[in-house]
Amino acid sequence: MTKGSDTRDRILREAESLAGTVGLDGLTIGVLAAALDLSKSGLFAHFGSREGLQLAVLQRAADRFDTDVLFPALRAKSGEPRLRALTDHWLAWERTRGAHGGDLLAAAAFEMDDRPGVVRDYLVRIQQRWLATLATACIIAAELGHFRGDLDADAWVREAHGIVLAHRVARRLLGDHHADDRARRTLDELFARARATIKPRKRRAA
Amino acid sequence: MTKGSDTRDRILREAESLAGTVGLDGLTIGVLAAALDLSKSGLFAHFGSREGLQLAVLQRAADRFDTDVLFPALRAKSGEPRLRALTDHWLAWERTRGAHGGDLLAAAAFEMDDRPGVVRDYLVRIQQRWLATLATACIIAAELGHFRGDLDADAWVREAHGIVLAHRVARRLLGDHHADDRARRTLDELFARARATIKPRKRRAA
DNA sequence: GCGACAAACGAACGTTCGTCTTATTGTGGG
DNA sequence: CCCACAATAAGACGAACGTTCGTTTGTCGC
Repeated sequence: MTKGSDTRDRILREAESLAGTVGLDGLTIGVLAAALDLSKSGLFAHFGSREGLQLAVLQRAADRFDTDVLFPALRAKSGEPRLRALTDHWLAWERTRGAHGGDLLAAAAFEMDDRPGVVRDYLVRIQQRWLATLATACIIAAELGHFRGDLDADAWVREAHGIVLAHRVARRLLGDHHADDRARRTLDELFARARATIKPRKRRAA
Repeated sequence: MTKGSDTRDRILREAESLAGTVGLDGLTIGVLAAALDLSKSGLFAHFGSREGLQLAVLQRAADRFDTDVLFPALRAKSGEPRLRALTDHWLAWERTRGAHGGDLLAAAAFEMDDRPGVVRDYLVRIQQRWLATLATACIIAAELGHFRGDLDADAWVREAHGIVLAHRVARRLLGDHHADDRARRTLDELFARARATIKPRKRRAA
């Protein structure tokens, strides 16, 4: 039992890294097997189909996301500190895999959004679960008085989501070396805005 | 001359639509030729290579972006109105191609960000050009007094970029039917925040 | 050491990929 | 009308694709 699932893990580790650069759909059994010094057929047997492989890769990435982003943040104190930990780890998530790799999940979200199938379905589920987790943490922060009471948690999460996505493009595509700091500062402001208990008086101009 | 560039246009139109669903890298000459009732070789001759085809598709998408997003917005009055027109048309850009299609450029940005080559290079250029255009419009809005003087234009553009990206995921992957309205409202707030000349007094709590 | 079973292999399958060469069609200028 | 040339087609190429097959290797309980 241990030998089989051991190589299966080696396969998935390499597959995730590889899919980070060529995309989940660009991931190919032949190339993957060559990178691991395995035979195509031996590798194939572990997953039964290409789709099975893609699904397993996605599953592994989601697991790693939980252990690297979600669980560590749960150790922070409830409310704003935890939400801050969640977003910080989220932001750091792509950076960790640095050169190769990168956030496979976000890339897949853009890659698969028009291709029905089990892979897409799974992707939708984990994406929704994550956004819901953030929203819950946001609501708790409001209940604890860290955030103002009338805050729209979903809207807040959408903004945070956007910051992370824009950060990825700035960093990975445009090569902005300050992308990390800038995204963190934007998050700072997002938090500050949610914190303010007094609404900024709106001055009517014309 | 007219016959050749005519089918070339037909090819690119179909190619752009097709790449919108299968990705720029999933775009294949055989499938494209079959969809157009053309021979692979006949189609191939127009571009000389697959990379040439990808580049041409990207170029067409960029052109269409200019005519559908940039140029119409330039008819709006300088300053905030024009910036608002730019972001509104930007947001509508994905929606137009609706069912199929979709924003090929944003998808390619996530797809290609780790794959060097002329395609990626071109993508970087048009992406940077667009963000610079927005930043310039933002600065002008500040100079005209529509926005407050100390506004960080680049930071503003990054936030707008994030809103559009998050909108795409919400709409295309998660199937949020209210994504359009919500993104527009978030943009409203982004504009309002840039407009405010009086800084919201920060009240220290503890 | 032997039998059972999981794990990996090598070879081939039919298909599709991008590309190239050669031929056939269509079309506009003299 | 015809000729030059652009536009498209037909077909084949080697390689890679996902998948299946039968076989070999390794590992463990008895």
